[in-house]
Amino acid sequence: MRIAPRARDTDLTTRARIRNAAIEEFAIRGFGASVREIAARAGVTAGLITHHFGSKDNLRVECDTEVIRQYRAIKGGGSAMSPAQSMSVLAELDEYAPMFVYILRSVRDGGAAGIQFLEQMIQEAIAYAAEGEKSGLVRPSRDPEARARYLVTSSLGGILLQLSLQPQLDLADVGATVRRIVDEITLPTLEIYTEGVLTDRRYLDEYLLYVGDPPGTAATSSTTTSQTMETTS
Amino acid sequence: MRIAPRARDTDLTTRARIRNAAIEEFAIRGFGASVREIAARAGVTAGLITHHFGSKDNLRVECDTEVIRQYRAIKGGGSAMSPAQSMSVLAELDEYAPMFVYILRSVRDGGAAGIQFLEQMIQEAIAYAAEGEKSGLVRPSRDPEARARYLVTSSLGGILLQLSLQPQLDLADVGATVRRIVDEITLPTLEIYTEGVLTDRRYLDEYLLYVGDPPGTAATSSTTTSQTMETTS
DNA sequence: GTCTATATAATGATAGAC
DNA sequence: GTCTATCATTATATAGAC
Repeated sequence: MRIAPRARDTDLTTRARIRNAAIEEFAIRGFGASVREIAARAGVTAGLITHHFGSKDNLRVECDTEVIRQYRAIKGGGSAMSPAQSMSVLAELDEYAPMFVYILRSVRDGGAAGIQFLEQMIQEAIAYAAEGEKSGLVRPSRDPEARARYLVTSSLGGILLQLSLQPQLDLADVGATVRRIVDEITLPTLEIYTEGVLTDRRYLDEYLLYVGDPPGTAATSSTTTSQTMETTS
Repeated sequence: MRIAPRARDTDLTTRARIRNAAIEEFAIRGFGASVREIAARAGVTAGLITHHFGSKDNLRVECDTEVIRQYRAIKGGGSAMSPAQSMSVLAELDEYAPMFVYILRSVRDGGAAGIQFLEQMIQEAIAYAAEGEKSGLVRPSRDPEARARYLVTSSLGGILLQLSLQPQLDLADVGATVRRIVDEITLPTLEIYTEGVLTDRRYLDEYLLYVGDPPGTAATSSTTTSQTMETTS
């Protein structure tokens, strides 16, 4: 009688083991990782990988879809979150560290998985802001989609940038690193989100005049300008 | 009689021409560009590059220092600017497009030139915020250095992220692309910087209580408590 | 200083034995 | 299904002719 050590080592087909090894190797070494390194991690030879997947590019495609599938499975049940919240949650799950780092790398390189991930985060942010707006916690924007896009790209991009300053990304401590980065940006983020940075409305109003939008309108510029927004003290 | 075509083609030593060709090639193709490609662009052979620079890594180092030198020469005379302003200014100068893209790539990959560039932008942002605070245009922060770091990394990281979504970066239109991205984020940026995102102070105050900082104080908490200062170069 | 020719290593992919 | 052996390509770097 045999005791199953870990599901990933025995229950899976060789194809799946190779694919998982590839995701790990791509996460650790980047997408320049060689098929020989992947083969070594999977405990097979390089030739077998070509036999199963045809080419490295094709293997990469299958890794993309698997990683997106895992991400959707995790996010499926949960409610909408801010970008930083999402990152923190993902970083907590050490089991999914390869998937998480794979996605980060893919976002950084403009890969297919990264683009899907980014667009999904933007959609989540739009929904999150709409909910918050309804409950009165989030201010209305003159262009909610542009604001959501801006918030996601700057949050995610900022974290990615600080991660790239780390000399080497180890899968074992990527969670701790992301948590540390998020910790460090929490105060300035909250400050800016609640109080802003500028003291008066001069620059915003000048811009609105410049693009032909009367200052003080918080509705989307394309539709009828309805509500006027009160200036904060 | 001979007409000098361009200064870079005749006035410079072969070493300098190779170095400039390398900067262009690294900007266009990324740092994976081969020495043969660089040699072709410089109009020499690959062997000559090794003869002059010893190794590709060493050539890279010299490109780094040259690019940082150019950046400092440009920024030397000007006054302090916000990150987005700096990016726009740099993107305007088509002559310096190779340097600009080289720096962006280096920032994205955590290269030496990128780290220096980033740290310099952070120092500029600290000075810019301090000036603005004195003139009453910028709100004080509880941790000015953390805020400056946050603003620079999120602005620059966000632009980098959106650039990486571009399928290919052409040196010829990188200026236009950056300008388009900056245009698209101007409204949400101004909105957030002047009005914030959240409607009440709940989250900020809760956080301040959590970290033991009494709410309502906008004085710096960094002088006594917080983190070590980054090395400036 | 500059080039040609070559050494050496690593890559993705193929062919065929078992 | 899996492996061994090999090919073809490309990379950096070296040696030596001119």
